[in-house]
Amino acid sequence: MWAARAAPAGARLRSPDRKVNPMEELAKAYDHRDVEARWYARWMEGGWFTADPDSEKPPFTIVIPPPNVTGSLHMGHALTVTIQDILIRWKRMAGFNALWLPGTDHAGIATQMVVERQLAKEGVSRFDLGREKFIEKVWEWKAIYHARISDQIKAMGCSVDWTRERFTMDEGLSRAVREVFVRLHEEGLIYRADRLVNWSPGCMTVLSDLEVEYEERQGSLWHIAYPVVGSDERLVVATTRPETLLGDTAVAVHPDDPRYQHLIGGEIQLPLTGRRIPIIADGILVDMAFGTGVVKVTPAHDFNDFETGQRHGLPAISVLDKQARLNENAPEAYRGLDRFVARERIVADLDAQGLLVKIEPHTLNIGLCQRSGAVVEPMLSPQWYVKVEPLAVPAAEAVRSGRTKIVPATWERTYFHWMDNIRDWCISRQLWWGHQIPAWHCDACGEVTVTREDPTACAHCQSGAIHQDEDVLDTWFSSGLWAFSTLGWPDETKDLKTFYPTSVMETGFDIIFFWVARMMMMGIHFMGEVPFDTVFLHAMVRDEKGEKMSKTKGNVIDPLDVSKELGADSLRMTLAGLAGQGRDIKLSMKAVESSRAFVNKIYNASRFALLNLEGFDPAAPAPASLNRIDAWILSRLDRAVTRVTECLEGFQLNDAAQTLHQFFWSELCDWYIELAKPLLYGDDAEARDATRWTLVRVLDASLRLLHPFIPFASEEIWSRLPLGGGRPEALMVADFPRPGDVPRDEAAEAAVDLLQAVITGVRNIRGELGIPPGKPVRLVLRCPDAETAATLAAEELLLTRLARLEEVAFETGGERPRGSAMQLAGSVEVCVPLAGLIDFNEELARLDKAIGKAEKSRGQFAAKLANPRFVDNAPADIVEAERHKLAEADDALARLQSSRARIAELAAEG
RNA sequence: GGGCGGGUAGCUCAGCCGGUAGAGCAGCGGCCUUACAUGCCGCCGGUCGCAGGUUCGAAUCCUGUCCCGCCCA
Repeated sequence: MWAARAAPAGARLRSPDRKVNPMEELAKAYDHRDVEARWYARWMEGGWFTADPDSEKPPFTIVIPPPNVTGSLHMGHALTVTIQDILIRWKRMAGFNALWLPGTDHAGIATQMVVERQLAKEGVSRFDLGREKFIEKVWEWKAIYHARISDQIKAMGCSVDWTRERFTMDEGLSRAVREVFVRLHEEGLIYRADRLVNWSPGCMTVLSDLEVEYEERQGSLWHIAYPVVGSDERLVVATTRPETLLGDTAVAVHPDDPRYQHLIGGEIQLPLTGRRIPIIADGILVDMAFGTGVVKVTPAHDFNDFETGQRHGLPAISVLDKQARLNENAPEAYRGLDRFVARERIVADLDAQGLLVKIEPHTLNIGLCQRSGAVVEPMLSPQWYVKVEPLAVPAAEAVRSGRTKIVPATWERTYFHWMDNIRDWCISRQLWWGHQIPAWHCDACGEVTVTREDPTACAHCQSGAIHQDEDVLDTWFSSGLWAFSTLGWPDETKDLKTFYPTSVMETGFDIIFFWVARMMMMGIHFMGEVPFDTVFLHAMVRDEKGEKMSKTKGNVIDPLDVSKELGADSLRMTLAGLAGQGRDIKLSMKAVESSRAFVNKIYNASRFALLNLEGFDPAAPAPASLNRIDAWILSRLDRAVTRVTECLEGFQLNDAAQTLHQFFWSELCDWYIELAKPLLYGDDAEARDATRWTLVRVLDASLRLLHPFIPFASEEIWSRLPLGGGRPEALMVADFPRPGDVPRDEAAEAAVDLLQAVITGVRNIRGELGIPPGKPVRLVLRCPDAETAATLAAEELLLTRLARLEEVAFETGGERPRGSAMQLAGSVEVCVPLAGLIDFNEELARLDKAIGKAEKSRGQFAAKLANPRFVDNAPADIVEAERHKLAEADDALARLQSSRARIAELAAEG
């Protein structure tokens, strides 16, 4: 039994086993306020969050998805840390060397933007401060929010190993970033190229493909006439971006389009510019059916046009600057104008010249900057790239072969689709906050030097005139290393050896590409092994209406507020209960309140126990024999332990939470404690002691099971349980219950099932007939056989108390008592004589309802069995089961009908 | 255009390797029963989006279709 395992060798008795003192005042309701901070401090003091690289235990590792230091944690973070803490605490209790490594992310663009915004309020721009001063400001910001995030993580009860905390811009992690950059560069997987990129005029930096979000918007399709040189003809192009006309370097038609055959190879006069550009034929760019079948080609401002330009050797003329204003390549009249202002001006000018043919409404997908919301501008610029395909192939293979499992598996398809269609990753950003790119440009020869140590001279021409690349790396470049850089890489540390590959990567599905995929690629490439055994992806937390929480909508629920008000445990239990495997989680305060009620229930059940344990000796041996009720609850406990364990193994935290709720509330509180009361209050000392023993065991095990979910309350309550001298120092380091710790007892389960059915039957009769709960009734149980009668008779005391009886008789034959209400408990007739209690007509109505139900189900079985194809084709055991059900239904119906007939007679007599 | 998820009781969801539809909350009725009114007891409530198909049997498998949402192009 686990009671023996509860005393590991060397465990000191740190928390004194309180003498059970019934006089000790226990508040009527659980109050989390004075509990949570105290226990967190105690856990820290115990050093129990700290993993030991020398431990003999099997490792279980989770690295936290590092929250951005932009601000405080939201509900999504609360969900993440709840799930992870449940897994970690469970594994720690189950005998693993559990490491949960915390940390934060510098979040380049996001953090730089919030700090810039803050400075803007003071009327200062980052350029006013200069790079160095500005970065100092960001570090100040980081310090504030890092502290806030740490407090929030503590408030949630997270058992993270603070001794191993990391930040993506730590010295160690920066060294990892540098090593990776240099190595990939040496391997030819990092290169620099001048291409069309996604430029965010809002953030003044280039973005990767992933950082662009598309949104459908209403726009227009402008039809513009381009005069053909040496002819009266005009070619009408349809465009969504008339302002880029100034950068057109060709007009394209489809090579097979009969309308324009004669013009291919000719030229048009580009309006407003005085330039002449060729008319080309391109079957890839042009869709004959769309618009006019003529397309303007602007290689410097459109991705498709860029490729067309490459195919035809067209020049690329950029007409926009970094703030998306018209530049010196545009005619003077438009220079300096914002792109959207210029658009209006150009359209007006074309109209004035009679070149605007028409304007059609048109919906288009527009690319927006994830951070600033600015419309992304395709822009020609030199940037650094990672050649991803060689990294992606093994990363996809690792999941295909099952070395890394994705849970829920449905996300595998998404992962494969992205990996199999991957494009090179633009990793440079025109920011100041981040890892500056370790590349030095030579002013003399123009070559680039990339080295592990800062160079003093160009590696190509030895010139000393070199300067470091101004740009920094994409934040995800450093987060992509998180699974191993946090463990000490590139050094071959003990931590790395012990804890890599990590066990579970738990995060939101929204960053599967940004982060999970990149960690897979980097982990496999640099460690030679997958970074995690399992990727566990959770849903997005939304408000109760299913809307995304956002500050502007004002529907944000702050986890810190909730945990302060209702307790971190309540929030955790709620989130765990909602952590199903769907896409959305709708969180409401009502749900958290009901979790609080659950926590309070646990507290009160324990309080009940404590108030009834006067003189209980925790060191007393287990009772020689258990009564049926005790055997039953232990058996049910074992089922709960088994189920919870299965659910946790399968990452079904919601099912685990539900099982706990169901077991604790519906079985332990609603039945066991109620059944135990007569024994605890009774005169039979032996029975009383056995029940006390069982009550303490079951509570102990329940709290262990519950601990990963509600660490604070479980720890607090458990600390008050009288468990004897060998108890572990704290619940968090106690053993997690194991299936088989306590015996199954199917006979006891069957007996208690019957007992419950009988009690429920009496209650049902009371409720439906309006017999007051306080009014004791007589009960006659008509049993099918002597054994059943004996089983029930053995529990006469419990039956009498729970059903509130004044008298009970157990019969195996004879007549049903005259004028009694009847309800079936299996094959037992639960009869309550009604003489003087109520009008028979009420019982008549009640029986009619029951008969109706019985007939309906009898009908279903009968119809099934009347179908020869069912009887012939269905498996024999199924047919047999149906026959049995039909027989039972027939029996029940007959009893109900005969009961009805008797009552009807009596009702008629009045 | 491609892919994915969801549509089950008033609400939130479970059930979906086929065999009389479940839970919590809400609602209704009754209880201050010596742990808990953040509670206890009882009850009411569903043509499982729609249409076909497979099968003795479909919420569950297949096809089509309609809504809602997400991702990718």
